[in-house]
Amino acid sequence: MAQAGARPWARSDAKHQAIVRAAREVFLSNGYLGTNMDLIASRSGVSKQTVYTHFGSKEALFLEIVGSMTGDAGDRVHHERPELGDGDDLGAYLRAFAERQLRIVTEPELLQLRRLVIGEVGRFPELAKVLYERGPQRAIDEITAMFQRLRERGLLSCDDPAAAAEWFNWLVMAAPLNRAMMLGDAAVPDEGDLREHVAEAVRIFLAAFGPAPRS
Amino acid sequence: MAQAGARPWARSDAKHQAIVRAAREVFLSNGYLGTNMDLIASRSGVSKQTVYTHFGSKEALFLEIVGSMTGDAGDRVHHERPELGDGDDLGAYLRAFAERQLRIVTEPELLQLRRLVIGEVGRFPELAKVLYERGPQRAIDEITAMFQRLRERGLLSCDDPAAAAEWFNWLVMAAPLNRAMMLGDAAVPDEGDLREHVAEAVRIFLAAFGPAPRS
DNA sequence: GCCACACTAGACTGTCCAGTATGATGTCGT
DNA sequence: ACGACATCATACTGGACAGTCTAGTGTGGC
Repeated sequence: MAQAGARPWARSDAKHQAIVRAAREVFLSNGYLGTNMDLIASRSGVSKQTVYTHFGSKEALFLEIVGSMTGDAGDRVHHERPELGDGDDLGAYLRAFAERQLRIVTEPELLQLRRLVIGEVGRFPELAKVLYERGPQRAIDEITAMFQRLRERGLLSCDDPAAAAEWFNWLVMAAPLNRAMMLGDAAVPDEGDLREHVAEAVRIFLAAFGPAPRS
Repeated sequence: MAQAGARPWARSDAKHQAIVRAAREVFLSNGYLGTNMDLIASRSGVSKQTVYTHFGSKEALFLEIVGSMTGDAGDRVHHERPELGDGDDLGAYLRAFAERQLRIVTEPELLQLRRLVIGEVGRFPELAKVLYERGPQRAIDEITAMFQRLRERGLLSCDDPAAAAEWFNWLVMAAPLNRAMMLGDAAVPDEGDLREHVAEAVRIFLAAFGPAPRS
């Protein structure tokens, strides 16, 4: 988006990062309209003019920040995953996967990003689409690939792995995520609750899609 | 919250309603900070002063609007529900219930209310708590009561009807709701997709909690 | 030594907006 | 007819804030 050709900013990279960090904090806690560029400047220990030299406008800075955060978050979830070994337990494998995803998605910073983007759907619809694609959709795609392999090995009985992946994803995520969206970060389950929740989600999923013939 | 004692506003009730209607529209489409009191005044065909006579401040008006909308929405979902007859099909009964809930929750106005409140969690945390209680929590409580009766009749096998109710609720709601939150109202399933979605949600639920003994 | 450039502090412009003030008009009950 | 009150149009106050401007400082390369 920004003028990518001319950036002989070798020296200024530290300032650039400082602005990004400060903008992240301020936008996340105050929202787009509630954010004040003077505050970002002072929080990053930089003059206001420098902020405007690096990012042309409040809107450009906002888009940059949110865009990069959604990318980073997606990358952190996406990750080398072991294949299910021949003797391994399917339930345990799914639980480990789901616990990892859920732990990342319920990090306070990501929850707040989600709230921010949802609140700005009216003003920045593209942003929310990108967050959906790099968040839930990407997770579902990955689960789909995993389910395809499991199905070939006869460990899952589903006609449509993509649909099964979506059910799995929301079985795991929906309750904690929706509670946290509205009740605040304090409503995020602790490690024990998280494991219980995931275990039950996997049980339900396997009751409907497990290797036994479907009813 | 408002000074409830003195309101000899018989004459002014129409204006009061006009303000409420206009404020609803404007807050829903522009957000709290993006909303301008002059616009509300002109949209309701009322002078700005009158707005301030009826509602003391922007914040008070906002709280009133959002509070009343969450109440109304809850009431519309809560509703006389037939008991399951002795010869009736459990799946069909659950599907009818779920379709009704999902149709209401995915109305554009309610989706937008949800986005608004989520975006303002930082500024108005109480509002979001109230919306959660009168929305998802109230639905879950109702489903819990229903499941208790079903369990007594041997039609459901679950140790904890409240937990089962939460799973049921999110099986039905999660995918459409989360897609709609970020992808916009156009992503809401049409009537055909909605029925398919609900049918599959109920199938999954009954595979895990149906009358057959649990695995 | 000098140019180019990243940066700084702070003043300034223009605009938007919540909330108030003013002074007049209509309408009800008595 | 009169007083109480809801309402009106409009102007105003005070503060916030995006974005620009100015004038100057430090620092690297040549």
